[in-house]
Amino acid sequence: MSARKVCEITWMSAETPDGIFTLGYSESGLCAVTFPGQEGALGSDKLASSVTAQLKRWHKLATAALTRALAGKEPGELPPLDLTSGTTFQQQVWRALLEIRPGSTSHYGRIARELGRATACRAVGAACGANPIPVLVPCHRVLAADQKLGGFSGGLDWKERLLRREGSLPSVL
DNA sequence: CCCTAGCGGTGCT
DNA sequence: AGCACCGCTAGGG
Repeated sequence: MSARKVCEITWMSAETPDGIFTLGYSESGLCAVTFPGQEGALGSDKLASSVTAQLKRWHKLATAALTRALAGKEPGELPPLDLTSGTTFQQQVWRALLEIRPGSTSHYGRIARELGRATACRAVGAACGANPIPVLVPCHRVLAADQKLGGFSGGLDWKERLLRREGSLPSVL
């Protein structure tokens, strides 16, 4: 019987001015971000002894980037992102989100068109909702076509707060 | 304003 | 294979 590698995630806390976020790392990079108080049922923590130097470096980068992003600024250098938990389509959407700079926004239908899936706006919304790395993968910059907020799995108050800090709150609210 | 039909991807049976 | 979700959209009353 051959060994089977189950995706192992190391969870670490990141203190920011907005509270303590929980960040998850696979062996290939940052793979999860949860808002303060929204940790839900995470896998068991890994012991501190198994935290490698590389992991510490990633976490330092991610924490700094997260803090800048929360302030509405460019995140700067990121650790490698592990988006492989998603389907091909979801990964395409998440990659597209990374192209949206702070201070600008897009909408679900537009992203669908960019991906050559003009009628898949609804699927784009679903993929945004499945984004495992909110804030750093800026799904909050995707609005509905009528400039309304659309949804946000982390809670619409977060979406609104993030957009306001980036100066992107739609006027039609 | 509200309502509806139509849309694509995903996960569970 | 079928089905019920979903962070949607365009069109019409």
